Amino acid sequence: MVSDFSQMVYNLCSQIPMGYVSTYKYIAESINSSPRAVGQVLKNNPNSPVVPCHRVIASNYFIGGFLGKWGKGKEIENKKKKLAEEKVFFDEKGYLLRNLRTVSVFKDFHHNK
DNA sequence: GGAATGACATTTA
DNA sequence: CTAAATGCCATTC
Repeated sequence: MVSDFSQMVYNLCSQIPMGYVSTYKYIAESINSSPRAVGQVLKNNPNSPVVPCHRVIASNYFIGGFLGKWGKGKEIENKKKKLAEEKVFFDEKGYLLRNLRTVSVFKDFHHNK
């Protein structure tokens, strides 16, 4: 059973279009909560593989740490690779390359691009 | 019900 | 930008 909170998080994640990325902060504010809870929910219940949780990054344009450490995990490399396949590239340090116009943040996309 | 934990954010140095 | 400290909310033990 998934809590309503988790359900909202999954819903928002599903709303992220391909080639775009969202941030925990945006999701947290969308449900009027804190990014901690968002990450916690996503971590605890990988309920649905249909949710592109890999498109969710930190508000600091950092890919974030899916294993607990910031960009130190090995699984995150897989996520980055997945994002790279969607034209979302990161630098060696794990920061999002927003120099290219090929990628935008879903947050900005929702506002007005 | 209470303590501990964690895919983060923000501020200060 | 990097590093450290503090706050945050929900889930889990």
